[in-house]
Amino acid sequence: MGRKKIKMEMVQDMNTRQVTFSKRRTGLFKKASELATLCNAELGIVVFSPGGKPYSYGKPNLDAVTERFMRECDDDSDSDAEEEEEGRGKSRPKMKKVNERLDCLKREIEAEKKRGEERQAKLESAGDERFEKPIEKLTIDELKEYMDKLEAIHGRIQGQANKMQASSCLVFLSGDKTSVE
Amino acid sequence: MGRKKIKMEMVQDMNTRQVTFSKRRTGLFKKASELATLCNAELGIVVFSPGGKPYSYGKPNLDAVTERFMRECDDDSDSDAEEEEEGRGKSRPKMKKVNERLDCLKREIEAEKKRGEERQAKLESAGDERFEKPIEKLTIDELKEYMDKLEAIHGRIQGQANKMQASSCLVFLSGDKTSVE
DNA sequence: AACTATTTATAAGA
DNA sequence: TTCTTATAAATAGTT
Repeated sequence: MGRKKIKMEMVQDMNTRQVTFSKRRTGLFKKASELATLCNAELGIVVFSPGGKPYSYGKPNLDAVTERFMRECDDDSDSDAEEEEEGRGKSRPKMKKVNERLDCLKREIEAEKKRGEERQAKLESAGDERFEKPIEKLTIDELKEYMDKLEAIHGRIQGQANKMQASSCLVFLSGDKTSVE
Repeated sequence: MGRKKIKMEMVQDMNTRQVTFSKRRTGLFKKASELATLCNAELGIVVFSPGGKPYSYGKPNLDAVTERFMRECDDDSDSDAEEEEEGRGKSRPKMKKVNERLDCLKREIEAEKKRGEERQAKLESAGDERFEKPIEKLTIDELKEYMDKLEAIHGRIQGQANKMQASSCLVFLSGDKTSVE
Protein backbone atom coordinates (compact mmCIF):
# COMPACT_ATOMS: atom_id res chain seq x y z
CA MET A 1 0.00 0.00 0.00
CA GLY A 2 2.39 2.57 -1.11
CA ARG A 3 4.12 3.73 -4.23
CA LYS A 4 5.22 0.16 -4.83
CA LYS A 5 4.36 -3.25 -3.57
CA ILE A 6 7.10 -4.63 -1.35
CA LYS A 7 8.18 -8.21 -0.83
CA MET A 8 7.17 -9.69 2.50
CA GLU A 9 10.61 -10.27 3.89
CA MET A 10 12.77 -8.44 6.36
CA VAL A 11 13.54 -4.96 5.14
CA GLN A 12 17.28 -4.94 4.60
CA ASP A 13 18.15 -1.30 5.05
CA MET A 14 18.29 -0.56 8.78
CA ASN A 15 16.93 2.96 8.49
CA THR A 16 14.10 1.96 6.25
CA ARG A 17 13.31 -0.90 8.59
CA GLN A 18 13.10 1.42 11.56
CA VAL A 19 10.83 3.78 9.66
CA THR A 20 8.65 0.93 8.52
CA PHE A 21 8.43 -0.30 12.07
CA SER A 22 7.29 3.07 13.38
CA LYS A 23 4.68 3.53 10.71
CA ARG A 24 3.32 0.03 10.93
CA ARG A 25 3.33 -0.16 14.70
CA THR A 26 1.25 3.00 14.75
CA GLY A 27 -1.07 1.49 12.19
CA LEU A 28 -1.33 -1.76 14.11
CA PHE A 29 -2.22 -0.02 17.36
CA LYS A 30 -4.79 2.08 15.58
CA LYS A 31 -6.39 -1.01 14.09
CA ALA A 32 -6.37 -2.58 17.50
CA SER A 33 -8.09 0.35 19.12
CA GLU A 34 -10.69 0.40 16.36
CA LEU A 35 -11.38 -3.29 16.81
CA ALA A 36 -11.71 -2.76 20.54
CA THR A 37 -14.06 0.15 20.10
CA LEU A 38 -16.22 -1.18 17.31
CA CYS A 39 -16.67 -4.59 18.88
CA ASN A 40 -16.37 -3.71 22.53
CA ALA A 41 -13.60 -6.28 22.75
CA GLU A 42 -10.72 -6.57 25.17
CA LEU A 43 -7.29 -6.91 23.68
CA GLY A 44 -3.63 -6.53 24.37
CA ILE A 45 -0.56 -6.19 22.17
CA VAL A 46 3.12 -6.29 22.95
CA VAL A 47 5.75 -5.53 20.32
CA PHE A 48 9.51 -5.35 20.43
CA SER A 49 11.08 -3.02 17.92
CA PRO A 50 14.05 -4.24 15.89
CA GLY A 51 16.10 -2.33 18.44
CA GLY A 52 14.58 -4.40 21.23
CA LYS A 53 12.45 -1.63 22.64
CA PRO A 54 9.06 -2.71 23.94
CA TYR A 55 5.77 -1.11 23.01
CA SER A 56 2.37 -2.13 24.25
CA TYR A 57 -1.28 -1.43 23.79
CA GLY A 58 -4.16 -2.71 25.80
CA LYS A 59 -7.85 -2.22 26.37
CA PRO A 60 -8.90 -1.79 29.07
CA ASN A 61 -5.22 -2.32 29.89
CA LEU A 62 -2.54 -4.85 29.20
CA ASP A 63 -2.50 -6.49 32.61
CA ALA A 64 -6.23 -7.07 32.66
CA VAL A 65 -6.08 -8.76 29.27
CA THR A 66 -3.04 -10.83 30.15
CA GLU A 67 -4.57 -12.01 33.38
CA ARG A 68 -7.85 -12.87 31.75
CA PHE A 69 -6.05 -14.82 29.07
CA MET A 70 -3.93 -16.68 31.57
CA ARG A 71 -6.96 -17.48 33.66
CA GLU A 72 -9.32 -18.57 30.89
CA CYS A 73 -7.10 -20.18 28.33
CA ASP A 74 -4.79 -22.65 29.92
CA ASP A 75 -5.56 -25.44 27.54
CA ASP A 76 -9.06 -25.06 26.20
CA SER A 77 -10.34 -22.51 23.74
CA ASP A 78 -7.90 -20.92 21.41
CA SER A 79 -7.11 -18.70 18.50
CA ASP A 80 -8.20 -19.55 15.03
CA ALA A 81 -7.66 -17.79 11.70
CA GLU A 82 -5.82 -19.13 8.69
CA GLU A 83 -2.16 -19.40 9.34
CA GLU A 84 0.17 -16.60 8.56
CA GLU A 85 3.77 -17.36 7.94
CA GLU A 86 5.07 -17.08 11.45
CA GLY A 87 4.09 -18.97 14.55
CA ARG A 88 0.67 -18.83 16.02
CA GLY A 89 -0.24 -19.40 19.62
CA LYS A 90 -1.16 -22.82 20.94
CA SER A 91 -2.85 -24.65 18.11
CA ARG A 92 -6.50 -25.42 18.52
CA PRO A 93 -7.49 -28.84 19.85
CA LYS A 94 -10.05 -29.39 17.06
CA MET A 95 -11.96 -31.95 19.12
CA LYS A 96 -11.31 -34.80 16.75
CA LYS A 97 -8.96 -37.24 18.30
CA VAL A 98 -11.00 -37.68 21.40
CA ASN A 99 -9.79 -41.11 22.35
CA GLU A 100 -6.22 -40.20 21.75
CA ARG A 101 -6.73 -37.34 24.08
CA LEU A 102 -8.36 -39.43 26.76
CA ASP A 103 -5.51 -41.92 26.66
CA CYS A 104 -3.03 -39.14 26.93
CA LEU A 105 -5.09 -37.81 29.79
CA LYS A 106 -4.80 -41.03 31.72
CA ARG A 107 -1.06 -41.07 31.37
CA GLU A 108 -0.82 -37.51 32.50
CA ILE A 109 -2.96 -38.21 35.51
CA GLU A 110 -0.60 -40.99 36.49
CA ALA A 111 2.35 -38.67 36.16
CA GLU A 112 0.39 -36.10 38.11
CA LYS A 113 -0.11 -38.51 40.94
CA LYS A 114 3.61 -38.97 41.32
CA ARG A 115 4.32 -35.30 41.17
CA GLY A 116 1.66 -34.73 43.77
CA GLU A 117 3.78 -36.48 46.32
CA GLU A 118 6.86 -34.45 45.58
CA ARG A 119 4.68 -31.42 45.65
CA GLN A 120 3.34 -32.21 49.05
CA ALA A 121 6.80 -32.69 50.45
CA LYS A 122 8.15 -29.52 48.96
CA LEU A 123 5.22 -27.46 50.07
CA GLU A 124 5.40 -28.68 53.60
CA SER A 125 9.12 -28.22 53.96
CA ALA A 126 10.16 -25.36 51.71
CA GLY A 127 6.84 -23.63 52.12
CA ASP A 128 7.10 -23.56 55.87
CA GLU A 129 10.62 -22.28 55.79
CA ARG A 130 9.66 -19.41 53.57
CA PHE A 131 6.87 -18.29 55.76
CA GLU A 132 9.09 -18.13 58.80
CA LYS A 133 10.61 -14.95 57.46
CA PRO A 134 8.36 -11.90 57.21
CA ILE A 135 7.66 -11.53 53.52
CA GLU A 136 9.30 -8.16 53.13
CA LYS A 137 12.58 -9.67 54.26
CA LEU A 138 12.80 -12.15 51.42
CA THR A 139 15.27 -11.34 48.69
CA ILE A 140 14.04 -11.00 45.17
CA ASP A 141 15.68 -14.26 44.26
CA GLU A 142 13.97 -16.05 47.09
CA LEU A 143 10.64 -14.62 46.04
CA LYS A 144 11.23 -15.63 42.46
CA GLU A 145 12.22 -19.10 43.42
CA TYR A 146 9.12 -19.41 45.52
CA MET A 147 6.98 -18.00 42.78
CA ASP A 148 8.34 -20.46 40.32
CA LYS A 149 7.28 -23.24 42.60
CA LEU A 150 3.81 -21.81 42.98
CA GLU A 151 3.58 -21.31 39.27
CA ALA A 152 4.53 -24.87 38.55
CA ILE A 153 1.92 -26.14 40.95
CA HIS A 154 -0.63 -23.74 39.64
CA GLY A 155 0.01 -24.79 36.09
CA ARG A 156 -0.41 -28.44 36.90
CA ILE A 157 -3.55 -27.87 38.88
CA GLN A 158 -5.08 -25.73 36.20
CA GLY A 159 -4.17 -28.21 33.51
CA GLN A 160 -5.76 -30.88 35.61
CA ALA A 161 -8.94 -28.87 36.00
CA ASN A 162 -9.14 -28.19 32.29
CA LYS A 163 -8.64 -31.79 31.45
CA MET A 164 -11.29 -32.93 33.85
CA GLN A 165 -13.65 -30.40 32.44
CA ALA A 166 -12.82 -31.46 28.94
CA SER A 167 -13.28 -35.11 29.66
CA SER A 168 -16.54 -34.65 31.48
CA CYS A 169 -17.64 -32.62 28.54
CA LEU A 170 -16.52 -35.24 26.08
CA VAL A 171 -18.68 -37.79 27.77
CA PHE A 172 -21.63 -36.01 26.29
CA LEU A 173 -20.13 -35.34 22.94
CA SER A 174 -19.72 -38.39 20.81
CA GLY A 175 -19.43 -36.77 17.42
CA ASP A 176 -17.36 -33.97 16.04
CA LYS A 177 -17.87 -30.41 17.10
CA THR A 178 -15.98 -27.81 15.26
CA SER A 179 -15.60 -24.80 17.49
CA VAL A 180 -17.86 -22.08 16.25
CA GLU A 181 -18.77 -18.90 17.94
CA MET B 1 -12.64 1.44 4.22
CA GLY B 2 -15.72 -0.06 2.83
CA ARG B 3 -18.75 0.99 0.93
CA LYS B 4 -19.33 3.63 3.56
CA LYS B 5 -17.39 5.26 6.32
CA ILE B 6 -18.59 4.11 9.70
CA LYS B 7 -18.65 5.94 13.01
CA MET B 8 -16.04 4.79 15.50
CA GLU B 9 -18.36 3.53 18.17
CA MET B 10 -19.59 0.13 19.19
CA VAL B 11 -21.50 -1.51 16.37
CA GLN B 12 -25.03 -1.85 17.65
CA ASP B 13 -26.31 -4.80 15.67
CA MET B 14 -25.01 -7.99 17.26
CA ASN B 15 -24.61 -9.86 14.00
CA THR B 16 -22.87 -7.05 12.26
CA ARG B 17 -20.62 -6.65 15.27
CA GLN B 18 -19.62 -10.30 15.13
CA VAL B 19 -18.88 -10.05 11.43
CA THR B 20 -16.89 -6.90 11.92
CA PHE B 21 -14.94 -8.62 14.66
CA SER B 22 -14.05 -11.56 12.48
CA LYS B 23 -12.95 -9.46 9.57
CA ARG B 24 -10.98 -6.99 11.61
CA ARG B 25 -9.35 -9.59 13.81
CA THR B 26 -8.11 -11.30 10.69
CA GLY B 27 -6.87 -8.00 9.38
CA LEU B 28 -5.17 -7.17 12.66
CA PHE B 29 -3.35 -10.49 12.81
CA LYS B 30 -2.25 -10.10 9.22
CA LYS B 31 -0.87 -6.65 9.93
CA ALA B 32 0.86 -8.07 12.97
CA SER B 33 2.50 -10.84 11.00
CA GLU B 34 3.62 -8.38 8.37
CA LEU B 35 5.14 -6.11 10.97
CA ALA B 36 6.92 -9.07 12.50
CA THR B 37 8.25 -10.24 9.17
CA LEU B 38 9.24 -6.92 7.66
CA CYS B 39 10.96 -5.67 10.79
CA ASN B 40 12.07 -8.95 12.30
CA ALA B 41 10.21 -7.93 15.43
CA GLU B 42 8.74 -10.10 18.17
CA LEU B 43 5.14 -9.47 19.07
CA GLY B 44 2.11 -10.94 20.72
CA ILE B 45 -1.59 -10.19 20.58
CA VAL B 46 -4.49 -11.44 22.63
CA VAL B 47 -8.10 -10.55 21.78
CA PHE B 48 -11.39 -11.50 23.29
CA SER B 49 -14.31 -11.54 20.91
CA PRO B 50 -17.54 -9.85 21.96
CA GLY B 51 -18.68 -13.36 22.84
CA GLY B 52 -15.74 -13.78 25.18
CA LYS B 53 -13.82 -16.17 22.98
CA PRO B 54 -10.05 -15.72 23.10
CA TYR B 55 -7.83 -15.43 20.05
CA SER B 56 -4.11 -14.99 20.03
CA TYR B 57 -1.22 -14.39 17.72
CA GLY B 58 2.44 -14.42 18.53
CA LYS B 59 5.84 -14.45 16.90
CA PRO B 60 7.82 -16.47 17.59
CA ASN B 61 4.99 -17.46 19.96
CA LEU B 62 2.82 -15.82 22.56
CA ASP B 63 4.52 -17.22 25.63
CA ALA B 64 7.96 -16.14 24.51
CA VAL B 65 6.76 -12.60 23.95
CA THR B 66 4.84 -12.48 27.20
CA GLU B 67 7.80 -13.74 29.16
CA ARG B 68 10.19 -11.33 27.53
CA PHE B 69 7.86 -8.47 28.26
CA MET B 70 7.41 -9.51 31.87
CA ARG B 71 11.13 -9.91 32.28
CA GLU B 72 12.28 -6.74 30.56
CA CYS B 73 9.53 -4.33 31.37
CA ASP B 74 8.81 -4.74 34.98
CA ASP B 75 8.39 -1.10 35.49
CA ASP B 76 10.74 0.73 33.20
CA SER B 77 10.38 1.20 29.47
CA ASP B 78 6.96 1.30 27.98
CA SER B 79 4.78 1.92 24.99
CA ASP B 80 4.63 5.29 23.37
CA ALA B 81 2.57 6.52 20.45
CA GLU B 82 -0.05 9.19 20.51
CA GLU B 83 -3.04 8.13 22.48
CA GLU B 84 -5.91 6.36 20.88
CA GLU B 85 -9.26 6.60 22.51
CA GLU B 86 -9.08 3.59 24.77
CA GLY B 87 -6.67 2.73 27.50
CA ARG B 88 -3.01 2.06 26.93
CA GLY B 89 -0.83 -0.33 28.87
CA LYS B 90 0.81 0.56 32.14
CA SER B 91 1.29 4.27 31.95
CA ARG B 92 4.88 5.33 32.09
CA PRO B 93 5.88 5.76 35.70
CA LYS B 94 7.53 9.00 34.65
CA MET B 95 9.89 8.49 37.58
CA LYS B 96 8.82 11.61 39.33
CA LYS B 97 6.88 10.76 42.41
CA VAL B 98 9.44 8.37 43.70
CA ASN B 99 8.96 9.13 47.34
CA GLU B 100 5.24 8.92 47.07
CA ARG B 101 5.67 5.52 45.59
CA LEU B 102 8.05 4.32 48.22
CA ASP B 103 5.65 5.38 50.97
CA CYS B 104 2.89 3.55 49.26
CA LEU B 105 5.17 0.57 49.00
CA LYS B 106 5.79 0.54 52.73
CA ARG B 107 2.08 0.54 53.44
CA GLU B 108 1.54 -2.31 51.04
CA ILE B 109 4.30 -4.32 52.61
CA GLU B 110 2.65 -3.88 55.98
CA ALA B 111 -0.62 -5.14 54.59
CA GLU B 112 1.28 -7.95 52.96
CA LYS B 113 2.73 -8.96 56.28
CA LYS B 114 -0.71 -9.44 57.76
CA ARG B 115 -1.95 -11.42 54.81
CA GLY B 116 1.14 -13.57 55.04
CA GLU B 117 -0.08 -14.97 58.33
CA GLU B 118 -3.49 -15.87 57.00
CA ARG B 119 -1.77 -17.37 54.03
CA GLN B 120 0.41 -19.57 56.15
CA ALA B 121 -2.54 -20.88 58.09
CA LYS B 122 -4.60 -21.60 55.01
CA LEU B 123 -1.77 -23.31 53.22
CA GLU B 124 -0.97 -25.53 56.11
CA SER B 125 -4.52 -26.57 56.78
CA ALA B 126 -6.41 -26.50 53.50
CA GLY B 127 -3.32 -27.41 51.57
CA ASP B 128 -2.70 -30.55 53.56
CA GLU B 129 -6.29 -31.68 53.32
CA ARG B 130 -6.25 -31.36 49.58
CA PHE B 131 -3.16 -33.40 49.17
CA GLU B 132 -4.55 -36.26 51.15
CA LYS B 133 -6.74 -37.16 48.22
CA PRO B 134 -4.99 -38.35 45.07
CA ILE B 135 -5.29 -35.45 42.67
CA GLU B 136 -7.35 -37.26 40.09
CA LYS B 137 -10.07 -37.78 42.67
CA LEU B 138 -10.66 -34.11 43.31
CA THR B 139 -13.80 -32.67 41.84
CA ILE B 140 -13.55 -29.80 39.43
CA ASP B 141 -14.94 -27.46 42.01
CA GLU B 142 -12.37 -28.53 44.54
CA LEU B 143 -9.61 -28.02 42.04
CA LYS B 144 -10.92 -24.62 41.16
CA GLU B 145 -11.20 -23.58 44.75
CA TYR B 146 -7.66 -24.71 45.35
CA MET B 147 -6.45 -22.98 42.26
CA ASP B 148 -8.05 -19.75 43.29
CA LYS B 149 -6.10 -19.90 46.52
CA LEU B 150 -2.88 -20.55 44.69
CA GLU B 151 -3.64 -17.77 42.30
CA ALA B 152 -4.25 -15.30 45.08
CA ILE B 153 -0.98 -16.23 46.70
CA HIS B 154 0.84 -16.15 43.42
CA GLY B 155 -0.51 -12.72 42.65
CA ARG B 156 0.59 -11.33 45.97
CA ILE B 157 4.02 -12.85 45.72
CA GLN B 158 4.50 -11.53 42.22
CA GLY B 159 3.33 -8.10 43.22
CA GLN B 160 5.78 -8.19 46.06
CA ALA B 161 8.63 -9.20 43.80
CA ASN B 162 7.80 -6.45 41.33
CA LYS B 163 7.69 -3.89 44.05
CA MET B 164 10.97 -4.94 45.51
CA GLN B 165 12.57 -4.85 42.11
CA ALA B 166 11.09 -1.48 41.40
CA SER B 167 12.26 0.00 44.65
CA SER B 168 15.77 -1.33 44.30
CA CYS B 169 15.78 0.13 40.83
CA LEU B 170 14.52 3.47 42.02
CA VAL B 171 17.38 3.78 44.42
CA PHE B 172 19.63 4.28 41.45
CA LEU B 173 17.39 6.51 39.43
CA SER B 174 16.96 9.95 40.80
CA GLY B 175 16.02 11.90 37.69
CA ASP B 176 13.50 11.55 34.93
CA LYS B 177 13.99 9.23 32.01
CA THR B 178 11.68 9.66 29.11
CA SER B 179 11.77 6.58 26.96
CA VAL B 180 12.71 7.42 23.39
CA GLU B 181 14.02 5.12 20.74
C1' DA C 1 7.52 15.12 9.30
C1' DA C 2 4.73 15.79 5.05
C1' DC C 3 3.13 14.36 0.76
C1' DT C 4 0.74 11.17 -2.86
C1' DA C 5 0.54 7.33 -5.91
C1' DT C 6 -0.75 2.85 -4.97
C1' DT C 7 -1.76 -1.01 -2.52
C1' DT C 8 -4.79 -2.91 1.11
C1' DA C 9 -8.46 -3.44 4.16
C1' DT C 10 -13.23 -3.66 4.56
C1' DA C 11 -18.65 -2.26 4.85
C1' DA C 12 -22.36 -3.69 2.38
C1' DG C 13 -24.55 -6.64 -0.33
C1' DA C 14 -25.24 -11.25 -2.51
C1' DT D 1 -20.04 -17.92 6.50
C1' DT D 2 -17.71 -16.83 2.15
C1' DC D 3 -17.19 -13.89 -2.07
C1' DT D 4 -17.59 -9.66 -4.46
C1' DT D 5 -16.92 -4.83 -5.13
C1' DA D 6 -17.12 0.08 -4.33
C1' DT D 7 -14.73 2.92 -1.15
C1' DA D 8 -12.13 4.23 2.85
C1' DA D 9 -7.50 3.70 4.83
C1' DA D 10 -2.76 2.54 5.27
C1' DT D 11 1.68 3.14 3.68
C1' DA D 12 6.38 2.94 0.34
C1' DG D 13 9.00 5.91 -1.75
C1' DT D 14 9.86 10.83 -2.14
C1' DT D 15 10.62 15.59 -0.75
